[in-house]
Amino acid sequence: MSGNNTTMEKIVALCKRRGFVFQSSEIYGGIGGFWDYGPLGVELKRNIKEAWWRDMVSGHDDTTAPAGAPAAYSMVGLDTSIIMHPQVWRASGHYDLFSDKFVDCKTCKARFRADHIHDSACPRKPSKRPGEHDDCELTEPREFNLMFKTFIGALIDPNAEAYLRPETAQGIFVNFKNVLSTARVKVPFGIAQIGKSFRNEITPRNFIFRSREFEQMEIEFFCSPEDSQDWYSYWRDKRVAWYVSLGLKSEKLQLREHSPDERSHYSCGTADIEYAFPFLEEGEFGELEGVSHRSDFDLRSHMEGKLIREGDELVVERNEHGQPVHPGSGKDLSYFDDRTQTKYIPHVIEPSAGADRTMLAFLCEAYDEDAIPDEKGVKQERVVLRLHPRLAPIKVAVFPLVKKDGQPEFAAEIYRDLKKRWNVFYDQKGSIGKRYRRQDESGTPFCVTVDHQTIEDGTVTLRDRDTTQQERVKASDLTRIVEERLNI
RNA sequence: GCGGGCAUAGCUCAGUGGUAGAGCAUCAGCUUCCCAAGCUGGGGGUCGCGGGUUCGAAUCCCGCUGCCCGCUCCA
Repeated sequence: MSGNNTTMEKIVALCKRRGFVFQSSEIYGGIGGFWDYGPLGVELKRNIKEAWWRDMVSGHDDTTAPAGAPAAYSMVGLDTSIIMHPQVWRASGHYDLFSDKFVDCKTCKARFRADHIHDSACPRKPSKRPGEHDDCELTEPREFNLMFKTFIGALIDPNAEAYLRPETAQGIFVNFKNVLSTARVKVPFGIAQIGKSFRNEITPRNFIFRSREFEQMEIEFFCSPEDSQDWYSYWRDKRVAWYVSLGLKSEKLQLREHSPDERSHYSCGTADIEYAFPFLEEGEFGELEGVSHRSDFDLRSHMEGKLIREGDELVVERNEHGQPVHPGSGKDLSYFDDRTQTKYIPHVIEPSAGADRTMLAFLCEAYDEDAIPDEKGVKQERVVLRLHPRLAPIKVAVFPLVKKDGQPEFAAEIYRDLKKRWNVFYDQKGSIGKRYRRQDESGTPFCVTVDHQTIEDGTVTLRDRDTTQQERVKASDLTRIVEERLNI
């Protein structure tokens, strides 16, 4: 349903106008790559996260295999700390991967990795290396670190360096044994987590699509190596279906399987769930979620140390003395399977979603402009957010048609009654048409209006956001009717 | 990080060296009308931030920050 003329400017303007998203620290001039969620935005984002948690974790049936699943499985949750032991990031590979030294050439504006400068070519004279041409003006090697650095303890001590997590996943892996020994789960099972992550992006851009502080919704699903490919397929399809179920129905949503050479060195299968955001070129898509088959890479890393690929195998990276460059914990994270009487390191399927990106996609998909007739029958343009009822920040708005004859009192009573169940908004300011429009822009599925007839027979009008059609229902039936219509 | 463009009220913008403006939005009152833009009145801006030139700067100059576009980057 989303209009073709949905533009990023319109989305950003709506987000600010209606209080979905503000620039962080705006009164001080703003700070790049950080965003604040306003009164409606926080409700929308919470609804997304709660839908995810409900659908993936708390509402999951451990006792039967869902359609398409190889077997029944358990799901549990975690909420781990943002700052972890620095060794976590060394063993996981993030430390080496996320920090690099770069040299810039001030003349030709090119950038080279400091450790690759000897096999790089000068862009102005490819036969020479950077720095060898007379005009070259190279900077000293400068460190780029995509991980936010901080210090543990009040004293600024280089030995107490720590990092804000660049992903939530590692908190799950390092707790694998804790969960196994306390939650009475057996492989296959999944651990879910929602939380903030931080990356010092070089170029944060495109509104909340790429920011330096963002929120992830991640599942690490542990299974035996034998059926890992089946589980990979299961999660890939299940996650796409989730987006569709909440309204991403258009051709703008796609699943894209990575080619083997595109995958990370540890992965034996990766698919991106992508959305054609308005800021992208025609035919381009932006990642909402990556579903990755990570084999036993993560658990092995935290056992043995940082792994690198050597031929077809992953081996511990060692220094000249044969010691691991970044040692693991040394703890045994393998699993003993009672049924098969075998011991193995579980393989991991990781569906990793960005909550902020998902919210942006839902907003883009829901944004629509149509025309409805005004009091004189002339078509007037209308902006409406056709959000799925589960995601709508406000479920029902209640209005008195006029501010007299007991209508505000009657409406307030309905408001208080519905408020027991849902987030409901009361408004008596401005013309009735204007109040409908405000709710249309906020994505509110239903408006209830108290009018003259209400005082006589206790009926109200119930207006549908998408059709603008009204029907007259008993005020006493509202909770039941709204519950049916919301279907949540 | 590099190059280009932009920055005045919540929004869209006018104002090019001489007391900061309009429309919309918002708020109060009137109107009581079922799909925005009726009437009256009110509030709201150290003109992104800092420095400089000038008797005087939103306006000219320099630096910074933010946003947009293109590179770069995107585990």
